[in-house]
Amino acid sequence: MFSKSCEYAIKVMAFIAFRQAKSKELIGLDPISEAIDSPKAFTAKILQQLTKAELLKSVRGRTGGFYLDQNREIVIADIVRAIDGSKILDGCLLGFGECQDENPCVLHHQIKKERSSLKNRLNSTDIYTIAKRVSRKKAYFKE
Amino acid sequence: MFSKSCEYAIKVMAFIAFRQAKSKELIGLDPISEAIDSPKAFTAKILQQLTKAELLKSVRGRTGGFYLDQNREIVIADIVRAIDGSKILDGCLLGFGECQDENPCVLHHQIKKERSSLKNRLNSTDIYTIAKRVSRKKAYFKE
DNA sequence: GGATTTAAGGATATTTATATCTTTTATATA
DNA sequence: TATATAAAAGATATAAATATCCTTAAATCC
Repeated sequence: MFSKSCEYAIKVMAFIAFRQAKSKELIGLDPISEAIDSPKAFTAKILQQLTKAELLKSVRGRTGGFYLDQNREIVIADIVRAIDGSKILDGCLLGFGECQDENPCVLHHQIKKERSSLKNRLNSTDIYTIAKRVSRKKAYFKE
Repeated sequence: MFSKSCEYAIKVMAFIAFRQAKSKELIGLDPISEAIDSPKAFTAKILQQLTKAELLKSVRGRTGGFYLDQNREIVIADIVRAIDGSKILDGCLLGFGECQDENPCVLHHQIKKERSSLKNRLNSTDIYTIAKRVSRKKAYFKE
């Protein structure tokens, strides 16, 4: 459903939120990719994308690393949109450019409700909530 | 969400169901790819996959073509499983091999209900129902 | 200022998905 | 039986996603 990049991105963001709840120190690439079990160089690229999309802040140089602007609420849908684009949430399942209630593809009406619930859920699930669940050992970043 | 192959496959199956409701004649590759607006050679490969998966029957040679065994109910989920595999419906969103209620990924519980509704819907939407909607001009194969 | 560390940026490699083309096999009909 | 037609099968081409590597820029510490 999501691209591999997007999977990593969600884990990255949730992990930084989790770590930041415990300590205000910046977090570097190494501990991040170790924690979420992702290839380091590739994860670096994803961190770059997230930073460009302003979902994440970064500081270069010694003692540098990544952190979240705590004032901003970030939901899973924000991350998905930044990495995979908005088509994955809003686009037609069968590839129509304009799949509306009039002129719909053969799945449009069948699956409308379910897609909308999914999208709403991703729009309402924020990374701090997830981070708390990890603290309580109710969810994990890797197997 | 679905691969391009799977998008075409869903349209192929729905179109054959639609055509077959009007006439019992076999349907060839050309009218199929024309009707669903898909690349011909690529569509041929997908027809092959669907035939191997026994979702579709084929006859070679002059007057050959494709048809559906009307006795069998086929749902969208069958097509998705045949083309994209079962991971897309049952696998972990974040790539865990075993993402269960215990040891869940950070999205597992958050999105469990919505994924399950989506899956149920795909499991209960059959291609003949879709074909009827097309007949009534309530859905289309191409834009 | 020089050495070290860390993210950013650019180039390249690998794999998978998408797509096309050619040859082979099966069937019908003249 | 020869010819035409249509799907199956195999080979190849192209594009996109995934992944790695190397160099550059920014910040800290000595």
